[in-house]
Amino acid sequence: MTPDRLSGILAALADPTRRAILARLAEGETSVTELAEPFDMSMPAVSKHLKVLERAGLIARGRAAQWRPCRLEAGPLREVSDWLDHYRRFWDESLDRLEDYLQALQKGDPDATPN
Amino acid sequence: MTPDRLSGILAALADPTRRAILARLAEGETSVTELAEPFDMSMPAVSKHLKVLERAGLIARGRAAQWRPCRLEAGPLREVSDWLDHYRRFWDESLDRLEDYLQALQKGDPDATPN
DNA sequence: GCAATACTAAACTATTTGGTTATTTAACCT
DNA sequence: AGGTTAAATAACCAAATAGTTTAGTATTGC
Repeated sequence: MTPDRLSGILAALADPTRRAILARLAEGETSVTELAEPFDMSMPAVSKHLKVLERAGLIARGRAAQWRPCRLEAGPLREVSDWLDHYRRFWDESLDRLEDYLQALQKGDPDATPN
Repeated sequence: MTPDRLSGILAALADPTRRAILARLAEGETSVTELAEPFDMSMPAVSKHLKVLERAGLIARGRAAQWRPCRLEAGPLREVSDWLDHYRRFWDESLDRLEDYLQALQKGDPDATPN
């Protein structure tokens, strides 16, 4: 895996099965068997996906008898969100226009209007 | 690559070189050679990274003489942000408590307090 | 036309990923 | 103790990824 943390998180999220697992865990803690149920793949395959999510810090696993309940850990998602923040201005049209306006003002453009 | 769009976007972002390229493009359009300059890898390697970013819709490429200037396309980043929104409540502690409070209210708990 | 510049494409390699089946480990229940 | 259930591990495989070097394609400018 890539050495840096953010890459590990994003790589973990770049798989529809793993995102579906997170979506399920958003509804609450559950067992590996129940997590595996919706998917057309073997338990070990799901187990591997869980390991990827765990290494990325996106889930934590407990112990209850023979079950190993998984729960969502959203901290890493916040890191992704923080990274995205650097780009938010590029897709927020109105903010874009505000920026243009502010730049125009700074340049002393008398015709600048906040549209 | 994975068939779904979001997976492609996240996979493209799950590489430090590619994120560095996006960071550079946030400062403005530039050529492949200039994009490749900071990295300790061959031009073809960078060219491949650009292809990954292009397929994910994260960059667009133009043509100016023998240069193929790249520019950032932030649309896909918004899709990531929209996906993240489903989990925002899990890392925003105060919002968590607000939710608990609202749920308690809905259940008619008279002792519910917004803490 | 031709050399130089800026890339892209092809072919190859090593590593990682995502899956499989078969085997173990661990805890529970008679 | 022995059987059942829950899950992880091992060993294996095919396909994808990230890099390399070499070769090809446009476009400029003399």
